[in-house]
Amino acid sequence: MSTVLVRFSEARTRTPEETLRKIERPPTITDVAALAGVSAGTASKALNGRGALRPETRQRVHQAAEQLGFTGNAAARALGTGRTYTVGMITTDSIGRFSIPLMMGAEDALGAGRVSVFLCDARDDPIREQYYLRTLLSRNVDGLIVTGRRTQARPPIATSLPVPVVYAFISSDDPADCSVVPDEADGAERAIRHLLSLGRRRIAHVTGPEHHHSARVRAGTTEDTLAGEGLALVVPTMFGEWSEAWGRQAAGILLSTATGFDAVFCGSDQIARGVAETLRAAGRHIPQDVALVGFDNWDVMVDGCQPPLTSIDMDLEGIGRTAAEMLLDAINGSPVPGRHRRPCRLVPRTSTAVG
Amino acid sequence: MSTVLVRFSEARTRTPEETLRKIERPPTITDVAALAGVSAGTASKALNGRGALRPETRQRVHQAAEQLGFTGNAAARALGTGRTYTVGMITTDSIGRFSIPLMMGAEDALGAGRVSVFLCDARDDPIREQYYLRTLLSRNVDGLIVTGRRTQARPPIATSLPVPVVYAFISSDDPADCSVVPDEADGAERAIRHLLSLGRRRIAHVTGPEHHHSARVRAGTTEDTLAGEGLALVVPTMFGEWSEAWGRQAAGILLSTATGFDAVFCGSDQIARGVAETLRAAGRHIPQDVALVGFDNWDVMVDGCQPPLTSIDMDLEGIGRTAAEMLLDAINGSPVPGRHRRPCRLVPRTSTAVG
DNA sequence: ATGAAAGCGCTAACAT
DNA sequence: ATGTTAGCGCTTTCAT
Repeated sequence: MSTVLVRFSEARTRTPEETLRKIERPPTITDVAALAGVSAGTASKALNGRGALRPETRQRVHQAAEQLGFTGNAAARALGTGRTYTVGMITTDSIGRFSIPLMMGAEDALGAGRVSVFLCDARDDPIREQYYLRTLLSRNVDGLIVTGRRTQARPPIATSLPVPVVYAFISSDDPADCSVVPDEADGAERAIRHLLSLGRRRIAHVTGPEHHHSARVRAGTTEDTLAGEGLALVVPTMFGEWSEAWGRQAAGILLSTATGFDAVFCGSDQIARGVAETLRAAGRHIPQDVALVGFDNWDVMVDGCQPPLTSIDMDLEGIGRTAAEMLLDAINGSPVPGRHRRPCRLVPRTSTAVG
Repeated sequence: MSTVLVRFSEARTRTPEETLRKIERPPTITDVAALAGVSAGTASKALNGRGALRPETRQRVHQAAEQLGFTGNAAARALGTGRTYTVGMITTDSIGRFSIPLMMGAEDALGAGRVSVFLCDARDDPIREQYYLRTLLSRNVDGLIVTGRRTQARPPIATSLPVPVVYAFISSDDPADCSVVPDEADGAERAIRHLLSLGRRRIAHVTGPEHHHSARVRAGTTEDTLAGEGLALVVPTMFGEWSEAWGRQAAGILLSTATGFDAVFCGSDQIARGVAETLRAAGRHIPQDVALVGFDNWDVMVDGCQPPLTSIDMDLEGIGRTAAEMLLDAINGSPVPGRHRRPCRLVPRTSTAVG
């Protein structure tokens, strides 16, 4: 009889020796309850601030938990409540320059909400994407953030998911989905208005491939904004690639063209840097002869450029943070569907400094 | 009576209508078992390839699982088995250029092992680090990967953890801990031997801050390797910062020094790029007059550089992958303690092209 | 070869 | 105000 009792007790709590070797078995709420001299249910209430407990009891339980270094078993909690305090973040493209600040922003907002993030890199592979999606769902994530490199709308990652999804930077082509994207048109407009405010009127635009959504949007707005002032680009938008090499090449073309120009707005900082290099080599002074504005505000590029480059910042970290906050809202029952455009910011540097 | 029976059945399986709305409740193993006409225990064995089952039964269960899109509840599995098939990845510094390939490599190896990754960015803040550590432990991760930007050894993230830890890129200063690090000395030696093989004998070395571990290691090996050939740097190692600006400045100093030089080994690609720019502006031809080698093999820098830059690649992705594999080994009971140095690779480009 | 039952740690109804 | 109990979904003995 007494043997049976001892056995039972061992199964519910643990001996002091066992408690010391907490490496072997982390403390459970039953251990905490035993130490505080209450039941497991009461301990749970105390720890979660629920139920009606004597303050003194609550205190005692917290103390016991502290003493034991109790953190709770997430799996057990999840199993009971159905909530895991976990979200999945899928980068459809590889983790890269754009994904990082997005992820950092999201991770920041989620971490503050005591939510952990599963990281998945789908490498632009639909198979991997679906694999990760299933994995995340079987892990009962409370929600999903989908990010990627291209701003172009993409098909939804799935239809009728059991959890909310927010797209960050990229957007779903279903307008009912929640997407947080940079307002690239706003960015382009800011760049042009900035150049106009400096008195520049003979502006060129060098950007990425015409088939690229961002390049088209930025170019379109550039032309429209100028047209709104009764102006036009000195030469039609120069589409090419997102590289310094193209920037150099484009600047060469501009220089050899008879048309004069006093400013270049570039679709990326890399392009701008290439342009700067070639212009300087040709003896043009920046910003005196030619003012230069880039896009992305990528630190190594804007700082490495000579002179330091004025650029458009899409606030990727803010987009990631906003997306995460919207996801938390959706998880808590207040979804904010639709595509949310966030304004850009112009960061002035020497390449457009007056004088 | 019959009512009671129906209720019971509803609680265990579900009606066809419910099964269709799998958005509301994902299929459980009980559903699968019911559909296959077996018990939950049998279904579990079939799905996990355990126990002694008739092949036909196994087949039937798998089919049912397939049909229902059964993925299993990770929390429930974890609660029972104690294994979560998750690991935590903590970047001690912010997620940045170095962390990305490390994380990608690790994520790649872990994903292949059906293990999911919790991402944590501790932002160089010990408080955050400990917070994340506790969070991860309460989530019962099976192991931890600790990464960071600096290669210098750091104190262990904790003593006597209940799960294995592998340090990637950074290393623990406890030699018993498992760390996977780049062999920076190897990298520096490769750079110097490459320059020597081109017949260069008047070599300069421009690098980052002297207090920085990587800068010191690379400089030390540079000098030792030359000394081994009876040579010395044309001027003492030039310590500065990890920036293009310092590269430009250092090149200026080199040019104004009476001493001639026919090669520069730089501690980073950014520095090398700055050096290249100033040398070219001064009319020195690369590689004819001066051969140039960088460090990091950072795509945007080596490609943007004129001419394209020969560089040392630390294979960060490989380090991340190796670290993850070692962690999986440790989780499976075969730890490989100690600091593991991985060789670097020289990637030749135009900046050291012969002729 | 298969089923029944216990239990992982926690929370939430329900008792007291 | 606190204790008791019943599950959450799965795995794993132990019966049969």
